[in-house]
Amino acid sequence: MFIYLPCTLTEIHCVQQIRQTLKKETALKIGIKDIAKQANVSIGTVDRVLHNRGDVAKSTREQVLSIIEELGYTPNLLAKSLASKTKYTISVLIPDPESNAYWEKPLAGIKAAAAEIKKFNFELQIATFDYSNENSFIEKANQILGSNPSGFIFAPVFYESSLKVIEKCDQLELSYVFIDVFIENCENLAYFGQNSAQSGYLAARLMSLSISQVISHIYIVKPLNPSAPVYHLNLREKGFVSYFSEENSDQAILHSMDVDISSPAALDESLDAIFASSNKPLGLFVANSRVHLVASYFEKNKIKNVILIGYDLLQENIEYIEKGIIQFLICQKPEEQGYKSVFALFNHLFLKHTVEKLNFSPIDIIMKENIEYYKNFKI
Amino acid sequence: MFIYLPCTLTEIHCVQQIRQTLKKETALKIGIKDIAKQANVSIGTVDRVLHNRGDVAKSTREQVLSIIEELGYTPNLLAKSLASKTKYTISVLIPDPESNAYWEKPLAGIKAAAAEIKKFNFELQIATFDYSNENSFIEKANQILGSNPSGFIFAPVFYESSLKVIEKCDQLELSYVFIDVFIENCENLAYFGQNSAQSGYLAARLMSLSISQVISHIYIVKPLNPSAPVYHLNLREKGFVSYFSEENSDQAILHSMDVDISSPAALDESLDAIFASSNKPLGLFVANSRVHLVASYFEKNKIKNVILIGYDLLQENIEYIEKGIIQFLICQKPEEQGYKSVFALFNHLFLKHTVEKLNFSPIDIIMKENIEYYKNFKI
DNA sequence: TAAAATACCGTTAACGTTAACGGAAAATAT
DNA sequence: ATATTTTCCGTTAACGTTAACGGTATTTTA
Repeated sequence: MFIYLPCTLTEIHCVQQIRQTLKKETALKIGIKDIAKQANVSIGTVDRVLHNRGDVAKSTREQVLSIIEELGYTPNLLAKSLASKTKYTISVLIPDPESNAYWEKPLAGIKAAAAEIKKFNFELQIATFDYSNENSFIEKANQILGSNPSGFIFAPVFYESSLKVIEKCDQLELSYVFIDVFIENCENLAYFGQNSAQSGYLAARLMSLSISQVISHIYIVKPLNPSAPVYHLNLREKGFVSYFSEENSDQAILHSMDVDISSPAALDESLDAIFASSNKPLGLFVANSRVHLVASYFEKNKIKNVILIGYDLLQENIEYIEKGIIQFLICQKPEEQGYKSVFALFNHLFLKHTVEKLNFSPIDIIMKENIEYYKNFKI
Repeated sequence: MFIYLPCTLTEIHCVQQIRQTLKKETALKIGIKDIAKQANVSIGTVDRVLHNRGDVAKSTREQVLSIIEELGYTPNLLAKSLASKTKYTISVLIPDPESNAYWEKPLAGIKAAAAEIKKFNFELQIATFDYSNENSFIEKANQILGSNPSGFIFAPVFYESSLKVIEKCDQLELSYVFIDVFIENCENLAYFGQNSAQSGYLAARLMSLSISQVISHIYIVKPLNPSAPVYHLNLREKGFVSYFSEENSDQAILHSMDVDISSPAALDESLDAIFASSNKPLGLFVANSRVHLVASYFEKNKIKNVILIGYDLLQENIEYIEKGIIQFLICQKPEEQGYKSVFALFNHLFLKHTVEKLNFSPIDIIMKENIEYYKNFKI
């Protein structure tokens, strides 16, 4: 997907030149042999200057370099991988999908990317940690750092521990990519994730569109596990709130509500309280993928005509969208985030391309009418 | 993107077996040599059975085949492409992007895919035709069919002519892929495009959400070039209409309107007529990418509070979304359609994988709040 | 000034596959 | 019986690159 072998105009022109000068009909693509011949050296020397392996006189080095430039040489990656003995290992450290279903998606993307670059001598090493256990993160990270990988993809959900990991990476000159969570002022190769505040803002816009009454009570629900880190939740809430303070401030009265989902009954109680109050909600914004828990409550209690907006294409959420209980899901291509994280390292380590540092996923709006085409992950 | 080289458990197991039996430490991956050794034949024979090149006794053939099966041999695609002398040519025939800006997008995807598979000896041959000139389509198609390509991607926008092209393809046993437009009951390898009716249905849902008054006049605008084929337009209209007949039939009064955009003044006149009438519109659904023409009218005439929904991420449309004049754009990943069309042929011709025949793109909903992340095409 | 070290460069065997070439054995024809 | 096919298979030179190995000159050291 990201492997470009551009054939520039210059290149084409030079191929034609070479064809004429060398009088060889087979010289369709410039190879290491062509530049060796042109420079009056052997392919060994060319390879030495290409890889800075030393043992070549400054003058010949420059000569070869200029011919490489002139002919617009690009290496044949197939031959390169075939002949090369260097192996690349990409280590991955993300929350365990068993305990947090969301992470199945980035993982799927990571694996898909890995399958593609396997033929270029790239190998994956996947480790997971417990989302509600900072020590497991530290432990696994240390294991990985000790194994001397070529590149490292991780979700820096624990701030302090992550800083230490980052410091170690910098020391080891190990390229690392942040996924999902972003930490500022780092030497990370890239970040792939979402713009949480903006997605909250968008959710608010959709909410605003969907509620018709002039003044409505809208609840922001934040389902969380007390021992797990909160990162996107607050940003999403912030974005949601900022919409209504900027755009339609007289339309909505906002209420924010934390719900501990480690105990099953807690959610029910909280929601009971809301629906029993005099401030009856016309809209609920659930700031993460646990929106299906709220939807389940809606179904059980036959609540209708309340707009429900949440996050992510989990199987449970898909079902509630199709039933019409959830109106909108915001989804930010988690598979793609994983996929692209791997390719960022591939581009950097193998192709020596520069990679974009900050990469936000599109904010997909999913509703009953278009969910069909988002259900199945296909890169 | 679609190149999978799965390493099954069986495969891993067998590698370990081979390691033990052959006592070779280097036997990490089963190659043609390994199966030659195991079958007591030469690599030439193995290659002959692998490619059905004949000249091999039935008994040895079966022997080799069973060992291939047993060891779970998968060819090394890099070495294959390096050594192979067979070149693949994929011909493409689509409307000229110069006359129809939409087609820049599929073309971009096609080129991106081509760049990726260039290293596997795949070459692209791109031809375009005039959207309002059926003969140009026929002419170019015949040229392509005469050039004996390995695969053919085209937009069958002219029905009758396309049928003839398809017949010719079937005769030549040439694999062909439909892009954008679908013709039923064909032997096409695949189709990549959009579900037009569903996108219209979705647009109607968005319209319904956005208009607040109980009874509203809504206009369906179909900007078209009289000499050019109409395909998606009517389906989108159909979907749009069907929503309001199914879901909120008492909310909207629908009006349909064809506009000839070959003369610049025609649109103005038609819109003037609408806005001067007693049935003032509260929503306009423009069924193709020319929605920017309507938006321009809105801007010029300072029309506010009328919901405008259209199609596709053309630069002009992007600007009107950002200005808040267009509320929604429906977009169906045209780049991806082009990209995937090429890869369908790659999968079929090179990898010998089976490919899905019917492929609809997701229906992306784009509004001011999320357009930022859809602007730039990145596969 | 001879010996040792260094700087520089060419040669070559891989990597896994393709496909042309040729040759031995078996089958058929004369 | 020999001559001629036919069947079947092994050998080998590519494909473009990597990287180890070894070999000249040239410079440095003793």
